[in-house]
Amino acid sequence: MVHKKKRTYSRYTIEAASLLGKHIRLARKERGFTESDLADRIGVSRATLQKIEKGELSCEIGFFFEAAAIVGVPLFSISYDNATSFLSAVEHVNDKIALLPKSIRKSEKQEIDDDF
Amino acid sequence: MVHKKKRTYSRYTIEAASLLGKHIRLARKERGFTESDLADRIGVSRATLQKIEKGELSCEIGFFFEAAAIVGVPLFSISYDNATSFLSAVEHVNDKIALLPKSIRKSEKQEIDDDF
DNA sequence: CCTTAATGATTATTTTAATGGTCAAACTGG
DNA sequence: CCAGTTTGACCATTAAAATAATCATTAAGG
Repeated sequence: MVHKKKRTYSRYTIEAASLLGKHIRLARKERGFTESDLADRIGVSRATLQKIEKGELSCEIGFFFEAAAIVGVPLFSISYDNATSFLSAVEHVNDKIALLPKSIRKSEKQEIDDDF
Repeated sequence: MVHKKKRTYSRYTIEAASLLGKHIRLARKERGFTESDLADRIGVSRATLQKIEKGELSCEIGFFFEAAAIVGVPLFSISYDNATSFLSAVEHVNDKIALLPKSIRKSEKQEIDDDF
């Protein structure tokens, strides 16, 4: 142990990842997959899957999302067989981005409402 | 260029991360943050923030979630100021996990419904 | 316009995550 | 109760991401 970890995360971030990890763990057990089963399906080591299920923030988001996809945990309320609905959502966001300036200049502070 | 990347991801995973990245980008612009502004707030380099907004799956999930938290993109339909509601969600999942066997044995195949 | 800031992209280096292996403990199903 | 599987945890090594720096291009906005 030469160095410790230093990065900090907000409570919101910590809890969100924890919840996602727990959902993956629950869904894995419901499907009757062992850790090794799911890790193989995702294409990661069992050690990495254990980190995912613990909600460790240092893991790649691709591993989390792939795990969710395989065991059937919906992301953003979109089910696996409905992946195309992501496309229209992305387009909608793109349209909104297109209305905004391409580069943001620092002059006046802005307070714009969100409607995510 | 010695090695190329090899890992593959499902379309669902790719689209989900893309959508999240776009939402972060939109929200950043709405708040009037430059890339450098937000990168500093998250505690990452600008290059990494650019990857996040592109939805690159190799980025740490903690960076994505922290970015979302800072610009106000809700995760799992839970708003930033309501982070405690993650706790009850986690507890609920824990309760369901507790009802399942602690280790999964491979004998009969199981087809269990989900109610995420 | 025209200056200057913001963005997009790339590269060498540093830092860190992922891996594979191992071992003990816990648990399941027979 | 017992054998054999699953899980939890750890470590040294390897692979990959993050960084800082740079530079060209774009576009605000005075």
